[in-house]
Amino acid sequence: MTIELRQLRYFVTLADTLHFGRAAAQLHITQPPLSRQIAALEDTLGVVLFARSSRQVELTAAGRHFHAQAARILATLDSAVRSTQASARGERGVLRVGFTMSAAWNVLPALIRRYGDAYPAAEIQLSEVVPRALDEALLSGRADVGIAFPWQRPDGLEYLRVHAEPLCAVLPAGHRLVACAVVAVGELADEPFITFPAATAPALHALVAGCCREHGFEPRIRLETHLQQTIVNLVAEGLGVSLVPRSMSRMQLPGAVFRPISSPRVIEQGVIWAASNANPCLVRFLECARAFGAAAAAGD
Amino acid sequence: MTIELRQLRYFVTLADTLHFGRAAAQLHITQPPLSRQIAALEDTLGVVLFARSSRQVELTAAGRHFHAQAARILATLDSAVRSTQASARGERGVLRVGFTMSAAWNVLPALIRRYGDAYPAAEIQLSEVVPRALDEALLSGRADVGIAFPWQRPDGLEYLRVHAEPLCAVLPAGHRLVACAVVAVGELADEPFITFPAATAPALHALVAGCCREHGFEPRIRLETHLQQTIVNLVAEGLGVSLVPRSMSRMQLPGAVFRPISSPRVIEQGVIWAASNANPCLVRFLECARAFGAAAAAGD
DNA sequence: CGTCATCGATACGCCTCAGGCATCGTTAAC
DNA sequence: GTTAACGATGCCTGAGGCGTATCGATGACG
Repeated sequence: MTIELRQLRYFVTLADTLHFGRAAAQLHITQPPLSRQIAALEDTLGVVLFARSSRQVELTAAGRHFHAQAARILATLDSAVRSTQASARGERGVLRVGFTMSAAWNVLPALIRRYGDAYPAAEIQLSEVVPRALDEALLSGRADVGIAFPWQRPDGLEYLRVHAEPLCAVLPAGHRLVACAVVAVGELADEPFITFPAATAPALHALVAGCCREHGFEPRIRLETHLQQTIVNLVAEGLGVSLVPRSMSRMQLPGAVFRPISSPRVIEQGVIWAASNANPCLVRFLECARAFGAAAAAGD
Repeated sequence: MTIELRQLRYFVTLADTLHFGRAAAQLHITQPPLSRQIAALEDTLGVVLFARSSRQVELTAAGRHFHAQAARILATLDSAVRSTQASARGERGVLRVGFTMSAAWNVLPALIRRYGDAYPAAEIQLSEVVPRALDEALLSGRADVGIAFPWQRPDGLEYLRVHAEPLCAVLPAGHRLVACAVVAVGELADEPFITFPAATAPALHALVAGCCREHGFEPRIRLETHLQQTIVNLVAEGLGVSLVPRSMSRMQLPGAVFRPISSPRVIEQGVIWAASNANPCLVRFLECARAFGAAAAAGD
């Protein structure tokens, strides 16, 4: 004979009321099956849990001990059910977010904060990945969602635009073009460029290069670095010029001046995920991302 | 529909093997009922726990969460069963021991240590009581067992002798009777006595008085104190003489000399308990007490 | 002191449901 | 294209849980 939860539920109710009739009523059964189930439980345990007379029912010492344990087990099961349901709704669990360093500057902190506030029981695991590793991490299930620039997406990955902003020029403080309120990109043809490496940030690299080509020149690349902040630092040191997302202008760095450019290209960032990913947290996160993208578009 | 332990057991086994056929074999059932029980569990929870294809079974995120909880619940139940059985055997639980100060000098520490070593999972609650309160505490169930001198026992209390020892005389160092190897009790007729108060230690008081009367005199009581150690202290100060249990001579107090007495009365101590007491720890304790008494008698 | 009411245990019949057998549908391997 | 593996489903049987009726013991009350 094995113990069943029914017996624990009956036992706890009886231990609480110490009256077979009332306990049975509380359990919405009649008294005889309660008597039998309690007897069966005692038989299985090999322990007398209640001292019964025809006038009074009380717990034995072992019964008191088992009562505490059984009540705890039932409470644990109840909370397990609730938390499992929450887990299935994606309100609890683990969401592994892969982000590329170049894409993390704007979107990541705000989006993660929004999601974390909405689902405090969800655990967020952030890890930096290089862009070309992101696809593989998502498809293999090592990450649930990525934050990146749009790129040649392999089959099975979905993309949702979350943020967009124009490129702008960043110049050393003493540069001749600082005088212009709007910089014509063609004016930068002979300037040494500081850009993102094509290997680790292909989208951004291609965007900058494409912007230059559109204006009739191939950018002369002097330095490459994959950290956007470093690009601005190097420009401030007078080592060259660059085209960077406008939000970088929030860096108030003496020696670096930001200027809008003529016919600016727009750089876009979004979240990317595997269509086959069944992590329920992902659904909730994408809801956040959608709302975040809508709010950002409205605020633009 | 309510969750049953069978479903948890099946679920955990399946989550461990991730194979319906093998899990069913491990559970000594066939595969169809396992499929149905798992489906019923998922239905009750409203949560898909396994991602099944016809080639592969794996846990969902919610399933992993529930697996940890369910395994913990089953383990908790298992340990609850074991500890409840131990509790019923009296190997675990609470034993409330009431002792009288005058009786505690010899028997209590050794007996408690023996019991505590034998049943380390049992909790021992010691409390001092005055002798006349002991009976009531035992009968009302506020204490499980007492250690005391035998006395007029009311109905419903049982007694088991555990220890016995003769009275001996304790004298101030300079006393004329110190020269005698054995003191004749009659010689103490004119000495001032230091005794136990009749109110709190009636048995001991009566024994000493009876011993004196047997030798033809009523003891002249100068001081009363309920602590045996204090009696010896006062004797050492030269305030009088006394008759005390022989084991008190282990007190090596300068100024107090112990001497055997002629035709000594034996003072007896034992354990006392309510026959109606169903605390299983009591049974184990009484076994210890019986063995302790036998060992003491053999060592005598 | 006899009667009655209360309360848990027991007897018996019904019916639900868990388990076994047979089979289906899908998928991957060869 | 065939086959084998595997989980799902349909159907049947039997164990067992529940309800009704009743018993036996024990206080309460007149």
